Amino acid sequence: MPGMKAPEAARREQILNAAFAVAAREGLDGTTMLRIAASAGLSPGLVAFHFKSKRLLLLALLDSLLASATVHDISENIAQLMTPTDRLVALLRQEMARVSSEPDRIRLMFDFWSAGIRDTEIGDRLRRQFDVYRATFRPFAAAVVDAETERFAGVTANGLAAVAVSFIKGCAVQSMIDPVHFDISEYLAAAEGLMTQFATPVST
Amino acid sequence: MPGMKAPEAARREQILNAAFAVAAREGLDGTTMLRIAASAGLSPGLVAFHFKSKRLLLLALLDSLLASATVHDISENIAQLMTPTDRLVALLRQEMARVSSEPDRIRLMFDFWSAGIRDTEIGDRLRRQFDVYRATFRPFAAAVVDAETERFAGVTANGLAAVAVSFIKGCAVQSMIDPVHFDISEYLAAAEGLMTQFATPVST
DNA sequence: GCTTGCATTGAATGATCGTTCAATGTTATG
DNA sequence: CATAACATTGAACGATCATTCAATGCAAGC
Repeated sequence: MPGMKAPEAARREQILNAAFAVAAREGLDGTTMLRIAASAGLSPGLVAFHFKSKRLLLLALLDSLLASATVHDISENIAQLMTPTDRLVALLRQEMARVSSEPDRIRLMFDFWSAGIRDTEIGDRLRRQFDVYRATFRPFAAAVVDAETERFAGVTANGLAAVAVSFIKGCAVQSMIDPVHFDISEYLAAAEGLMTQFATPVST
Repeated sequence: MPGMKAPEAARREQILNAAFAVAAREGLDGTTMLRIAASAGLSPGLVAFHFKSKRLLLLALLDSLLASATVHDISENIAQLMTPTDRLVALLRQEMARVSSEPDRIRLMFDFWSAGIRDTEIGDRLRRQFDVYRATFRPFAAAVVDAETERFAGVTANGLAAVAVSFIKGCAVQSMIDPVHFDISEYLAAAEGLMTQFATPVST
């Protein structure tokens, strides 16, 4: 039964939601126009009508994925921590927790990482988001470096931020492929040990 | 012209080489039986004849990829370094250099990581290799932890090894997607700063 | 109520893929 | 040389895909 109109934006969002559902279930290359249409309860032709092509649909899906992934507000309890190192470690903890709490989203992001290697437009978007993500870490890293100039003599804020981001991404890889052996607390304890100066000899 | 026989093993290797070439050029889901056959200069039927199915061919490709990636012998100049920390840092440097010196191989590995999320057999092989890889880091991490028990009070050898591996994998992600912004020396300086106790106050 | 604009449908199209298989040529065995 | 075993070919098949499009129905303007 043709007809049954819906406002443009709502239809697009409905289709994108269906696309995400399919992509989460079947992976990115199992995400076909036919399956998306079936998942949305629409005809294949309509999906192609609202997004001009499959390619544009996937780019829109990536955009919506990145838009909801980049925000990751720094909660105020992090900002209130005392030392710069504590704040950076807390940020690491938050991001690791996020990575393992949204497996569907991260899995899909992973597929896009892989696709971004050969697809220029996907790669461009990912590079932009990588920059933004690292920029979020930068002030935290800078505070750490500034606080302990001796210990981090040859370390730049950019370098430390890059290391932190690489660590998070590595955790994402690990938690996606081998979630069973991915022990957040052990990872964090080791990372914290690397960041923290001398384990408090204050002791009991 | 049918006929023109070749020994079984050589044919399989020839086909696998062609498959790698195609996969490096087109990505994993652009790797089709037809393209592999064309790249090898063989008929499509023959490719299916030697590997029973595309799936088995790709699994064989993954095996050959992992076999040549796991070895990564620890060069003797690493073993001869003085402090445990120096050795671990040197190992990190070697692996980072390897990651960015074999982009084709790493890119393909990346595709398999992505595929391994949904494909059980691929995932199993990757998990096994992850274990092996982390195990290579373990003795180095253990030596570091043992050497400075105070500083790494709450840190286990496993945890430190896992952090090192995650860092490497994160570097792989970064170097694949954004090779331009991937500055090995800056990364390494920051990582070394994290590992090294107190920048030498010996000074000049 | 009629008409115009457009969202929607579902089938058709052409391309590509993995797999199969009868025919064909090669090598080894006797 | 004759024959058996088998590697190899290339075409064919069925499935699936993205895309297109004429037909259809809905809603708004008049």
